[in-house]
Amino acid sequence: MAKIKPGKNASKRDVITQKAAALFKTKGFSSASMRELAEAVGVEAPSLYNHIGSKGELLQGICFKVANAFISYLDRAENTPAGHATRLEQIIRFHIRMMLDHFDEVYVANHEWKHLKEPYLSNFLIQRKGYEKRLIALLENGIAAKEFKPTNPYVAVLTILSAVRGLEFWQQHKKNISSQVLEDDMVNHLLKGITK
Amino acid sequence: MAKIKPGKNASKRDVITQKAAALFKTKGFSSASMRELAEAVGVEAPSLYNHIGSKGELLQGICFKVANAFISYLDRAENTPAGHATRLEQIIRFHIRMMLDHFDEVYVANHEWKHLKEPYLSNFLIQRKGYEKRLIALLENGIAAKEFKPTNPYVAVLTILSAVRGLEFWQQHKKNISSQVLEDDMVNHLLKGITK
DNA sequence: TGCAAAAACTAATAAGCATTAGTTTTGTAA
DNA sequence: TTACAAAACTAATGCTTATTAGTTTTTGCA
Repeated sequence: MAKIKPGKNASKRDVITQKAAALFKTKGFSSASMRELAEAVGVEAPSLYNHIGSKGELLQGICFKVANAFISYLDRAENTPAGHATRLEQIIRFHIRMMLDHFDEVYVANHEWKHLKEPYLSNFLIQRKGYEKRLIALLENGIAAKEFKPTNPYVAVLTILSAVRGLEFWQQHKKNISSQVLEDDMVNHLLKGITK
Repeated sequence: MAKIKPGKNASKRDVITQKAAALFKTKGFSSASMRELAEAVGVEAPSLYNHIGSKGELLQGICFKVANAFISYLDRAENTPAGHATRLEQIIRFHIRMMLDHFDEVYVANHEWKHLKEPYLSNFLIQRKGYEKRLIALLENGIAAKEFKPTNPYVAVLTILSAVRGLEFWQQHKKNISSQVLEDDMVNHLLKGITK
């Protein structure tokens, strides 16, 4: 008589979640099957249900863990005594490091959130929107303080977030360039441009 | 006795492809069913096969049409007499307009290519890689000509392509900002930065 | 008006999917 | 060693999928 799920063995559940992130990343949530996930974990598919509730629950766990990480950092950054430009730079650097250090999960949160079921889908989008708005406010304040050029803050935030997100294509070149050069060059590009 | 597929009625086939692009964009290739596509077209699912070969063929059509558009423009841009900075600016503007004017198809090509079947998958990736390499060469030449700062060309190309790609999130704000402001501000940001 | 082809339809096939039920094995603590 | 629970297993359920076969309707031209 199994089928009780204690809070004890967070370990195995975490292994499954990590493997799920890798699988969802390479095959996409819908194309990834529980059979494949089970094989990656080294178990038969039904055995997974001794540790998790459902396939969708795995996606929820991944998406909201990532969302919380970004929001938490922004909370801290907003209460830091620093100029707007400095704060923006710190945030950009955090995004870059998240992309490099937690690639699978961030990728899945960025790409597969649309397969979240309600009410998680709405919740996720609200959180995203809120995050975006706070960044736009930072840009607006920076423009008002004449630390940034008088550009459209929506466009600037979009440009920055998108550029950083694009690090998902970085995998291949990891060998050739150190992540420090990458981080510094991208920050400089986004803040100061590339033309002389 | 139907089931012959002439080259005549390109029209209906194109309608199906366009609806498929919209559907693949919102639901993802794997989650989008032929039943749903048929409903969008106003027909029963099996009837689609009088006009197309398979679901995968639709994806191929979309992905390679987009790839060809970008490659064709780059061919032309490379043979234009202009400085490297000017050429880069033109290319960025073309990317932005493609995102805005052919949103569904570009989105699908950007997100769902991984569901292409071999040999199309390899082919697509080779084309992408080749395109990227030519852009990197443009950056390298611009840096050598001292038109660009001495930055890592890989990082610069990644930043630019990713930023432009991020216009997929633009849909919502379309009303508030003209696409001309968007295009100009983003080009300025990517070329000259935002800090004063 | 009549004929042939194009394109729609219904019905069926075969495969894959997430998940549940019920049973057996494994690991641990008394 | 015994007992109990955690976690594995096999088998089965019910649903959805893309696609094919075979048939009927629609369309356009002579």
